Amino acid sequence: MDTPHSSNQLRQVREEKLKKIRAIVGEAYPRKANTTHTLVEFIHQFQPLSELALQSETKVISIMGRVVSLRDQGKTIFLHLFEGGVKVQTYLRQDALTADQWELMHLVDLGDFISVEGTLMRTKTGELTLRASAIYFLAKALLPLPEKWHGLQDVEIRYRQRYLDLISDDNVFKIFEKRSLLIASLRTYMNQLGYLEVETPMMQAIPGGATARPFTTHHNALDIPLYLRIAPELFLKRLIIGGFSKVYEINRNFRNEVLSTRHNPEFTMMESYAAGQDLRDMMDLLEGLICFLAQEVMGGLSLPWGEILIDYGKPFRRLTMRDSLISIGKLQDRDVDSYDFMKKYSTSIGATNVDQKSIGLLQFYAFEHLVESRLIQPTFITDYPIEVSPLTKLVSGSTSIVDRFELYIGGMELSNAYSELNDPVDQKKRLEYQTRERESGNEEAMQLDDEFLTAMEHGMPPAGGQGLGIDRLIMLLTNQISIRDVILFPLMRPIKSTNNNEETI
RNA sequence: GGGUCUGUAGCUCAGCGGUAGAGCAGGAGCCUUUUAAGCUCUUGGUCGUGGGUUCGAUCCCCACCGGACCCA
Repeated sequence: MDTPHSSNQLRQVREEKLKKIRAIVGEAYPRKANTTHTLVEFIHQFQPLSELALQSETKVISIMGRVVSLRDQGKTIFLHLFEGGVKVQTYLRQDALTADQWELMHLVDLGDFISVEGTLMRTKTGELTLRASAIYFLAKALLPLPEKWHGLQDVEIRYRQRYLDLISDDNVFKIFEKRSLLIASLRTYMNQLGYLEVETPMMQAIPGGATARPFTTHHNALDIPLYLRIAPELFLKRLIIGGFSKVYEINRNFRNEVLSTRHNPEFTMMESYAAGQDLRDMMDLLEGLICFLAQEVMGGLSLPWGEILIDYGKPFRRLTMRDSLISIGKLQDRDVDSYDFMKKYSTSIGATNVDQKSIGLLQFYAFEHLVESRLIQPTFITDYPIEVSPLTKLVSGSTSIVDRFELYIGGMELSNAYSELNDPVDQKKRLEYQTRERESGNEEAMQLDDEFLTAMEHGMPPAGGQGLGIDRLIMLLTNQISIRDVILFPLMRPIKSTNNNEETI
């Protein structure tokens, strides 16, 4: 990156100060800060205390943090330390510090780390404050912080240099704290239901379990191509075959598709399988889980999503895909079942090769076009066409509709669940159909995985399975419209190096 | 891939045919309860990149490179 001249000037000033700091204290980047409290602990412990109680606290308190504001009044200085998403004010008086410490203090810039030792007080305005009896220098920042009042507005820098975003925006900090709490609570919930957390391969020789384009990589010693997984499904099922009754995995999946406010190429999914269960049990699981997270972590079942409120109370609405075309898509009852009408309609919304597609597939296209974005309140959509569901049991009595649901909230697909197909002969047929699809140019169709089929042939119990998009769930619960605001480091195009000509050759 | 918007000081933003301005940050001072502290003075810019139009371009036109949002 270019370093403009004036930026260099700012840096040079700080480097000069660094030299002077070294002259006073020797080590400008000491090994350790001796603190008695983190800032969060400090606030938690002392904020509730009265002025009198604060004054009678005789122990010396020591805290550290990044200096994020500094008000120099001559013989006194007020500054705020930042750490853990909170700020604590400290009050420094020349007459309470050594001459060296006072001089040191004047070499401190916004962004530097210091620790402050002292006693407790409240200011005239009542703010809990540490009155310094000593200060220690911990680390110099050579680059300045973003502007203190408007904060960091450049979205690109917010994502590329998230640390600056976290320093300058309390809300951003809180969202990522919530994300962590939500995931911890999710684990608690699943564990209490008797699910075991497992880890299955992220690098797979045949990427299966979903319809999506994979990322490719290469293993040098084996000299084979490997793919970053698009789903853990086929491995989790092997564990059900191996005798685990309930398993879940929460980790990243990778799909080589476009970036948008709802898509990041690597995203976190919680996928779970339970032996002996079916689709209805998966509905119960998700309703219970999402309801629990909303209530326990976010503090209520009715949470804002933009201008509206989403009600996470049980039960969620349930609709077949066909019925949703009528009640939400506003198609006529008789048209939905008319092959001719659906062919015409699908063509009008951009579908191709409609003559080769079943009415179920055409309904699926219409659903994606007409209904998906309008499913704002939590809704289970059921009854999907077999062609797009190669791993799902048929609805009993049907030859074309499978026992699958997708959960929609806020117009986004949150989860996908099946009564898992466990008939190995049927499974083989379905994957062979996918192979033909693939050969005719559908890059997203699934590949045949013989080792998975062999596992199925050893016998798999009936099972319910589901995958829940964690990033999107966090978006909804924390009311963030862009997935990039709930992923700490969303994928960004790399910055082109200015002195590297290789890319242009 | 298409559309709309956007790129000016370290940060946040004005300016929009006559070679650049504010606030914050930075620098030099004053100030012993401030909190966007205050007051005085002050440094800082190849106005994303490359072409074109023009006597003259940060401004108009074109292309390219980033970024945001919407649509597919």
